[in-house]
Amino acid sequence: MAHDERRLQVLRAIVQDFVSTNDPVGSKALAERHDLGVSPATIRNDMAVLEEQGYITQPHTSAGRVPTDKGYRLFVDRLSAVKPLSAAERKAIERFLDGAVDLHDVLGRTVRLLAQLTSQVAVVQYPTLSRSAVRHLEVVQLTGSRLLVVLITDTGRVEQRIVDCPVDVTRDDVADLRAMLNAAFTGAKLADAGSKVPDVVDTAPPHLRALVAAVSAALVETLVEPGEDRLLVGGTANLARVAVDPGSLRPLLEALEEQVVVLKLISEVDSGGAVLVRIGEENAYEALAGASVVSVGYGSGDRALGGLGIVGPTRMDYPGNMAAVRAVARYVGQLLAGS
Amino acid sequence: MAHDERRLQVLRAIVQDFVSTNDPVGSKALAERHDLGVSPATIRNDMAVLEEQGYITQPHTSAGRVPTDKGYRLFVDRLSAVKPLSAAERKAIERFLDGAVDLHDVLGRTVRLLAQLTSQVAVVQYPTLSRSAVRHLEVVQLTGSRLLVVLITDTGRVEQRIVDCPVDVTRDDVADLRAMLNAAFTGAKLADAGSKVPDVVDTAPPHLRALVAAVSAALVETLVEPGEDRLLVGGTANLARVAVDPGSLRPLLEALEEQVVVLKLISEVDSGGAVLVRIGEENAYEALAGASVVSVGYGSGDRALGGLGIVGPTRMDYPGNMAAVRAVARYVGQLLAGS
DNA sequence: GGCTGGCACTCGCACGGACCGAGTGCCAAT
DNA sequence: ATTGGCACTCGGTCCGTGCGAGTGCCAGCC
Repeated sequence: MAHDERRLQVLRAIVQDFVSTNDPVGSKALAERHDLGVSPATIRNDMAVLEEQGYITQPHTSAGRVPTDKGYRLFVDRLSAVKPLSAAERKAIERFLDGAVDLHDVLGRTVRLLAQLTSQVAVVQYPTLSRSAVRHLEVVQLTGSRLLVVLITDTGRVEQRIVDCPVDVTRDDVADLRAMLNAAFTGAKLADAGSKVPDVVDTAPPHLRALVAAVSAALVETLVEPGEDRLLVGGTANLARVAVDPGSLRPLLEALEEQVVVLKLISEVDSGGAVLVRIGEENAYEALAGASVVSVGYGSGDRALGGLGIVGPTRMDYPGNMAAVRAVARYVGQLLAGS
Repeated sequence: MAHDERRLQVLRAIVQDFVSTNDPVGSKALAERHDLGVSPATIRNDMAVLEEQGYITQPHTSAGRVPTDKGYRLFVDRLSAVKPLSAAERKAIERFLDGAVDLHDVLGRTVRLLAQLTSQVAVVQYPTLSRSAVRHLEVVQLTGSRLLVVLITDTGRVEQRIVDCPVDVTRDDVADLRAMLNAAFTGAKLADAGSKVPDVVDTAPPHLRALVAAVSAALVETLVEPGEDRLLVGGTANLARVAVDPGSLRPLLEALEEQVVVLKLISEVDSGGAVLVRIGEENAYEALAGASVVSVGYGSGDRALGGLGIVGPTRMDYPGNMAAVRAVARYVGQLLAGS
């Protein structure tokens, strides 16, 4: 029916207007600003249906309509076209990200860039260790029995871990240890590192066995766990721009500091490289009930390294933000592939 | 005169009451809550004098008095006793910081701890590189002409830097380079590293000279600059707790993300180890006009490594926060000395 | 049957006046 | 110098009112 089609146009118009003005939008304003070819009265009928179906709602009786989470969902899924970035924006991304000197710098720039492009809070996950491979291991003796183990991955990430050994070790022991570890682990995917530990310990000369076991264990522990817990957040000042009530941003700020919660959201990315949008209640976290998360995985080639995205109010420019997130992720993926 | 003495008592009482209630404090309430031994009328006279001297002010005619920056300053300098931490708090600090596995972890815990103890925004500067010494240098080849240089300091900090070489290098070259760099720089204070570069380049075999020069230059650059620009921030959610107007926290959040500004404040610490308090306008940064910064240097022994502190509204519990900042700094100093 | 113009109705909100009470400054008394 | 008394100021709150945006419904029209 032609009616359904027009109702969707009405919904799209409501979302667009509400996003840009932040005012509940009424039938008259809609008829004026969009040429839907029908009168306000007709639009009212459509709106009544849309409301009954749960796509829009009115904050109070004598106000206009506001999209619900469900309404935004339909908009994102079926009503919005990908908004390509302008040439200037592409240029800005390139200019901004080139010239980074190391991984930390790349990600730092990424998060600032994303925050600026979208005017939202930006979040970038450090490349997940378990999907990278070992480039090099370094062992440094701090004191007699304390060793610092440094792991360098092929994504340019550097992890460190202090290991307390049961006994004092000599300088030669350290050199041996370094050689053995590198022989065993270099080139291995971190995810497989755990399974190699028994081998390494077995082939070690007896007097080093305890040492190798301790260090390997610490290494595996480092790889598996904190690899997940590093997150860069930027643009929190953008939160203060939209909110009227400071109490409402507190839970959000807390969630962002908590990291765990956000990390879960960001790291659950689609393997196909599609941009994922979670709207309001879909997040299933109390603190994020009024917020939407737009995220995507980044990586080089077919290897996913991590996720990045933005967090903002459900009332956001989805097409624009999705485009920005996707573009930045692509560029970061290329950049990391090149290093 | 006895008057002066009592007037100071009145000021102290005003600060204390205002900090705990957030309401402008009037003469009657003051007389009730503190036994100053005089009547409200007398207190009013004292308040009039204090106001004339610029220590307090009234937001509007029929309201109580509020301390000015100058009033807080006097309070901090002359009217407040250091408030020792409770045994439980000391215990909590210990429990919280022990068990950290690396530098990043130590500082991460520190910032969370400080934010929790003070209910303010906490800030911790990474140990300044130039005051540390080189423990070890590692060179890893990423591609034919790209090298990753990793620097490990005796404070447990790990710095990395990617260097693009003018020409391809061989595996042997990398090994030579590593040996030479370590021979030259290990044990050197980073601040002195720059002056050693010419020596190193001179003693290098001719075919490696360009390479050594490039890497050394990158190294020195890494040491001098980004050593200053790393900052950990935590507890921003505490900001939302106090503010009524979200517009007022925006500049603060921006300043915190900017890092540079806050870093300046935090790193300008007293060499004697005293806690530094900057109140409101004393900060000389627009965004921090309504905020106070409590900071102190931390370090092991006589070596200052960096600064840490808190940022909060001028209306804060100075004695408590100063005590917390000092205690945490001491403990972190000890912890880093031990590693 | 669907669209449209008209119309009565509902509310949220902004505005303005009245009231209240906390707090002050001054003054005369001690 | 301190104190009790007192008139005064003024911000905050509480209502009552009017306004306007927006709606739902209905009868008429294409």
